[in-house]
Amino acid sequence: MELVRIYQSLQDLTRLRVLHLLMPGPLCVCHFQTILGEPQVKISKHLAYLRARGLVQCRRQGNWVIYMLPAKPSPALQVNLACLEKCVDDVPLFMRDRARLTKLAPFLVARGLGGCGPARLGGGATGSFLGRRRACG
Amino acid sequence: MELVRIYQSLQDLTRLRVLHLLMPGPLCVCHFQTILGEPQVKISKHLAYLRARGLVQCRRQGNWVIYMLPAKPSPALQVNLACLEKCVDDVPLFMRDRARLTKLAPFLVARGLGGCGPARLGGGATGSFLGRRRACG
DNA sequence: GAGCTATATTCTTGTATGAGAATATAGCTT
DNA sequence: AAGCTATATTCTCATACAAGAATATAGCTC
Repeated sequence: MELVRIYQSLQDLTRLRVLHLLMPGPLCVCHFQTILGEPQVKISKHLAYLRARGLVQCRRQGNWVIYMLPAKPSPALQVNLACLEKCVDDVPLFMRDRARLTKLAPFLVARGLGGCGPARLGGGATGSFLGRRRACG
Repeated sequence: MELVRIYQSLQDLTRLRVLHLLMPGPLCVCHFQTILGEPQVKISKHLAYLRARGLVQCRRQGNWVIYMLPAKPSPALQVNLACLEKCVDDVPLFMRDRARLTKLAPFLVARGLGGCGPARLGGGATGSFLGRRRACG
């Protein structure tokens, strides 16, 4: 049952944050680490979990791996992602994640991740907090 | 985080079926057993799980225990239940559950569970398959 | 209160998963 | 090829469940 697989994938906070960050567009692993502030293993394993269940896809780009939502999400997934976004709309933690995503805008563009709509808009900070922990390119 | 609790509750097929059956109105434990065709322990434990997490409430009525969705579900729960109903709308198993629920109509009315809208409508069978396994009153 | 019905809880076992440490791998750079 | 960066996998430990058997409890009926 696909629905069960979806709900299983949504039952972990880190994975919810990951999916939420993917809604505006693709993102590479190092960005997740930076934005979520979680250790590499944790991020990587949750991404693997989501990938194994078809909630995300990924492509390699040089040294980085870019994760994204499926090109054609199933109806159930689509509905549930929309639902997630609605539910999370006013939750501080998720808002903060998105804010941090926005700050990454310049970096995303520089890396050919222009697909990140919102990220491209946030003209603000020059990614000051990025690169503190990881070079990522 | 409430959302995580909700998704945890939704990650099991039996619980999904239970919640789906509760959408039209309250239902007592023996009805779940009849409709889902699952053993008593299993039903009881999943109901307890849902109750512990606030997804359902219950009230005792004589020998029976009636379960229902919360009177005032949180926004997140409301949205997710709506989402569940939408996702499940064309899944055979869930349709069958609802069909069986409809067949229970006469019994539900007889037990003061008139709150079950759809159940009251299904003027069809006289609950023939009910009572085969359990008297329930 | 004895017996019955409906439901809940306890106990046990097996499996999934989450986290972190350590290690492996892929692909770049020189 | 050597070294580096980014990411993935493996190993280990602890916890959360899921399921079923057995047992307990609540409330009815007589």
